[in-house]
Amino acid sequence: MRPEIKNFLENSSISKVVYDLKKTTQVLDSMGIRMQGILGDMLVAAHMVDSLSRRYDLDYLLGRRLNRERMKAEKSVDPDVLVSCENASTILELHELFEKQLSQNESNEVYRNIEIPLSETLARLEMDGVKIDTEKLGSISKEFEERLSELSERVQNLSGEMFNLNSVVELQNVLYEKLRLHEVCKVKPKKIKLGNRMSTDEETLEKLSEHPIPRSILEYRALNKLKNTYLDQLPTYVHKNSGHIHSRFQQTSTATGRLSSEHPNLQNIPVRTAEGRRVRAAFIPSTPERILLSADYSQIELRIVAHYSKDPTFLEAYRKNLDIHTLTASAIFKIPENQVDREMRSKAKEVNFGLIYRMGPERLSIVTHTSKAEAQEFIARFFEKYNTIHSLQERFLAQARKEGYASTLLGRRRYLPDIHAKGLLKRMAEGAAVNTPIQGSAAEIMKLAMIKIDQKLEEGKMESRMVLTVHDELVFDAVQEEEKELSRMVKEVMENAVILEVALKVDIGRGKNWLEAH
DNA sequence: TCCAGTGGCCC
DNA sequence: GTACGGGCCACTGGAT
Repeated sequence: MRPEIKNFLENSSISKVVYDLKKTTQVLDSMGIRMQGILGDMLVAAHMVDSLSRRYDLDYLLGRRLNRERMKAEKSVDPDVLVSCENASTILELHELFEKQLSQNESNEVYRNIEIPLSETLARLEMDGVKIDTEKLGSISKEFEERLSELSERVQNLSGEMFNLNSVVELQNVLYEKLRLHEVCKVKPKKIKLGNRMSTDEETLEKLSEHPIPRSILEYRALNKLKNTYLDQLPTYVHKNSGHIHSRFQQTSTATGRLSSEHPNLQNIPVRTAEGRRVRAAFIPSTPERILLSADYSQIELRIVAHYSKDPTFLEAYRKNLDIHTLTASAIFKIPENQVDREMRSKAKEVNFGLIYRMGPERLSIVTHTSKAEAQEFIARFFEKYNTIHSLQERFLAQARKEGYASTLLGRRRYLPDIHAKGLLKRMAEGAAVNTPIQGSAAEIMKLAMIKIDQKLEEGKMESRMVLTVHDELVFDAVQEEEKELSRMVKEVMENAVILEVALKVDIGRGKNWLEAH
């Protein structure tokens, strides 16, 4: 790289507009260049203007936003040069257009103060990556392989049929046609779309599990999932130079403004079951001297609901640090708080989360293992106790109907054209209208925290790295000498990323692997 | 090689 | 007269 070009990129005050700032940052970083004064990223801007689109490539934007086609190269022109020139021009024209649209939408703040700086933070996070214990994963995989073939053999023996356990169709034939298990166990499995056939999903097999075959299938599926998706896949993503996994954290793939993770997805690493947790335990610090530190927001979405609704019961609960699930349990079961048992609390927890997603009685009855009528009762009593939350939902719906979009705390918009549709489409748009301000605001708060933490890590010349972001949790690969200062700084920044009606609370954990830290 | 359908992991 | 918001991915089985 010629020094004058490096100097230009780093110090020139000429406005810099790019397409895909995250990638640009990574490419320049590999050449030792840190660009200053970025004004726009057309990839991110295109997504902010329309989060429903699935395409943001330049060719598409040229036609969709600037209404024209690519120029055709004449014989005398090098086609590559033409494309480069046209791209540069397209990017500048898009910049002008998107600047106008984003300021009209009042989304300019989020764009400039969150999304653009975040691209550079994510660039670094991706480059650092995270280390896994491939040998441990390998040995668990071997163990599972044996158990899987045992299970497979067992099912074949019990059913007297050689078939592919991974095939839904073959399984349906064995369970429902050959063995007629739905009649034996007297349950009515739900139907699936194709050919009026009966489902073999977990929920259905659970109901049939007094019979050994469905029970073994469930066990087989659980192990097979872990083996195929995690144990065998994760090691293939380890980069040969760094020895780390470098997942892509995407800024332009969700409708609410959350981040997503792909190649591989590191935001769905198992945690629920004991077997699954063994996968999580294989995420380790980059060197044996380091530790992993996890920082997660406690109930951030419910706190955002409290903030928006200003519900007195909710606000008081958080101010006094009461247990919100117990409080809800006392409301829906109509008993004093000190008589709430674990079971009741866990059902109340489902109700609390159900409200965020506009869950209906049908679904609620399934997750709480109660009757539909009782689930209906829970919902009624919930809104009786927290009546401002009902009006909050109405407020979100009214805004969506009137303005045609849902918006977040800091001004990101999600357009909801289906809000005026009928039936299922409308129901889904309404769900999004209620959920987006909550989920999207939580995402924004986390993004603000990440940017600031990245900045502080750099200012403090700290060696610890931020390596994962999982919606309400951040994971750090930390040197032990910095652990105390890092915990303090991360907690401080996350809890004060924005000031709401209720305080935000962050729990910190540490350990030799992600499972221990979480 | 691609796609829809089914199923399943996470917050 | 049914439905929980947001993601990514493995596998089957059929079409290309």
